[in-house]
This record gives sequence, C-alpha cells and structure tokens, in this order.
Amino acid sequence: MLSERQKEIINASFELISEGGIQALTIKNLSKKIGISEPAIYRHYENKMQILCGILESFKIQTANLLGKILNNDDNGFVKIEELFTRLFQIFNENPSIVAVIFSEEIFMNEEILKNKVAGLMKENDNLLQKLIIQAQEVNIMRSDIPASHISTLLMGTVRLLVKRWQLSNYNFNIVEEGMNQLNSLKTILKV
Amino acid sequence: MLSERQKEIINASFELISEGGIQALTIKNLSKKIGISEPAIYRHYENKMQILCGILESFKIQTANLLGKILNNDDNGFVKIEELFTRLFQIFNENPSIVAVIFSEEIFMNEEILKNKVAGLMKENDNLLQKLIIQAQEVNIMRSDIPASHISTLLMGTVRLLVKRWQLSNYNFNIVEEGMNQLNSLKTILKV
DNA sequence: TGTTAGTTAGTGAGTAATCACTAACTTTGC
DNA sequence: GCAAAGTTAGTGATTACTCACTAACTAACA
Repeated sequence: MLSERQKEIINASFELISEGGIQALTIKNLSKKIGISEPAIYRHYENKMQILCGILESFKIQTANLLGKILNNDDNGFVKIEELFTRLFQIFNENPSIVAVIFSEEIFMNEEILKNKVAGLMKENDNLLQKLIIQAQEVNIMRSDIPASHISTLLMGTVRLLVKRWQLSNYNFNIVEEGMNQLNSLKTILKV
Repeated sequence: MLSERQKEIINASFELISEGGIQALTIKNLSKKIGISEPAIYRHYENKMQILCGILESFKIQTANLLGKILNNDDNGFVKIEELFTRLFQIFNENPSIVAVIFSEEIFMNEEILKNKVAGLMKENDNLLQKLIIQAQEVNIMRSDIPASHISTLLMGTVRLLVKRWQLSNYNFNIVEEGMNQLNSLKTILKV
C-alpha cells in the first residue's frame, strides 16, 4: 500500500507531466509542488525510476478497479462497452492530468523496463475489451463479420485519438459530450 | 531550403528520438551521431527549438507530398483512402524512426509553440481526410449514416493505435500486412 | 594575376544552470 | 527514547549554449 506522502508524490507527478510533459517531472519540481525539500522525496521513493513505476502502478490499479466494476454487472457486452467508455470520458473530464500520462506511452519509452510495463498494460486492457466484444458477438448484438481484435483496436484507437485532440486543444471542448457522440456513431457501425 | 548539413541534423534527430525518446535528443548526442563538434550544430540551427521546429516542418513537407500525389489522381474517395493508408504503412515499414516522432505528440508538449504546431498539423490532415470521406459518401460508396468527422477520427485513431502497438512490440510484426488486414475490416464496416 | 577582405564551417575550452542523488544533522510524534 | 520524516549543503554529471580562434574557400579590385 502507498503512504499518504507516496500518494501525494504520484498525484504531483501526474500534474507535472500534464503541465509540461515528462521533462517537467524532476525531483525539484516535485518537491516544490508538494512543499517539502528534494531529499525528503527520497524518504518515500528510492529513486526516480520507482516514482515512474509508481505512476504506472497507480494507473494499473485505477483501470483494474474500473474494469472490475463493469465486468461484474449483469449487462450484455455491448452495454458494458458503452458503460466502460462513458465512465472513461467522465474520469478524464474530472481529472484531465491523467490523460497526459495514460495515452502518452512515449513518456516511458526511454527505459526498456518501463516500456515493457506499458506494453503489458496495453495488452491486458486489449484482452479485456476483446472479451466484452466476443460476449456481444456471441449473443448476436454486435456484427461478427470482422474479428473482435480489429473491433478492439478500432474502439480503443478512436477513443485515444479523440482524447488526444481534446488534450491538444487545451481541453476546450466537452469530452463527455463529444465522446458520447462518437460512441453513438461507433454503435451504429457495430450493431448487427 | 535546407542545407545538406541541416538535413543531416534533422535525420539524426529522428534517429535519436526513435532510439531513446525525446530525452535522447541532446546537442551532444546529435553532434556525436553526425561526427562534428557541438558548437558546429549551432552554425546550422540557431538553437534547439529551431531543430524541433525543423523536425515538424520536415514531417509537414513529407505528408503534404504524399497527400498531394494521392489527392491528384483519378480514383474515387474510397480508393484514395485505401491508397493513403497503404502508402503510410509502407513508409513506416521502411523508416520506423519516423513513427517515434509522428504519433508521439508528447515530444512537443512541453513548449506551447510546438504544441500548437502539432495541433495545427493534425487538424490539417484531419480536414484532408474528411474531404476524401465526403467524396466517397457523395458517390454513395461509403455509408452516410454517420458524419464524416466521426469516420475520420475512427480511421486515423485505428491506424495510430495499430502503429503504436507495432512500435511498443519493437516492430516484431509486419505492419504492412497487419495494416492491410485492419484496413479490410474498416472497409467492410464503412462500405454501403 | 596577386593581394586583400570576407564568408563558411569547423574547433577546444568553458559558461551558468540543472539533473538525480547523498551525507550529516534536526525535528516530530508515538 | 527511538524511528520516521524532515532539513541544509553539498556531490559529480549533464544540459543548452558561448567564447575566441582557425582552416579553407570565394569575391573584389589595382
């Protein structure tokens, strides 16, 4: 489990990356944002790499949480997918700094260890989404003339690009609203 | 126009970013890769920001070139879109280091000027793609029950995610082949 | 044609600032 | 009284960038 201070450090990291990219995530900036000295950071994380791992871990826990809730309800696959993305848009809307990290794998690209962790996370989420898609295809509410893996890429890719545009626009449109519109088009295309 | 040395610097920049992310793009690494001293770099670019702008400019010219060729042929919108993405996959396959820059906007996120340039570039390409989509919709070979803007996001987003996965996997699958497969599914979904 | 002046592209040495990180000491709270 | 969490004051390495200077080439002109 994370201590209060560790949570604070991870949250501050999200904010810093959101504000100025990975280059803004320095120990100095972290300590300034939290209001303690630089060495104090090292009382809670061994080194910077552990902080970066902590960011990924935090993201992992959050998505596992979200997916767990949605997977365990009684809805069919199609509705679950809808719920998943709707909830995602809401989370991003409430906490835009998450976006800068979640869909920006480049941040972790310069370290092979982190790169592999990111790839693993993406693969995990892809597998879960594919399961939901197959569920929907089996009860014949989603078209089955293209493979679930392609639908998964299509869904995730579309959402990612939409969110990336939102970020590049300095969050100047309503991501929940636009997300729901785009989701409706996806439904039109994917229903049988 | 760029001098030979400037071209060399931009190319070396692509390689460095590809190898170790934006953090690997330092004047020292650049000079080492090219084989000249650090100050010599400054004979050809005023500062690092100008190099980053040069990278974006280079990308802009390349895409304009590609899009120009495809827009000016006689094919219908659907075929043009197919050609566009097929050609894109081929380019990525031949020069993977481009991918690390093109679909990694975070690289330019820490400077507002660069961020705006990236956003502008994305918007331009989106507009062009939407034109092709509308062409195809008008001659009734692409479904018109969802707006062209949504189809554009869907197409670009899917391709981006596929390419990103390819990058994260250390290019260990055939992007041209997988790209064509995914493209076929998109065609199935989008044709009337 | 030979000299002079100017340009281009390079060099080694060095700048201040910043990076992640540490040793040694002090404060705080159970 | 002791461990955890904080501090100040540093470390060497690296960052983008500048300094004075030079070799090689080109243009101008008596």
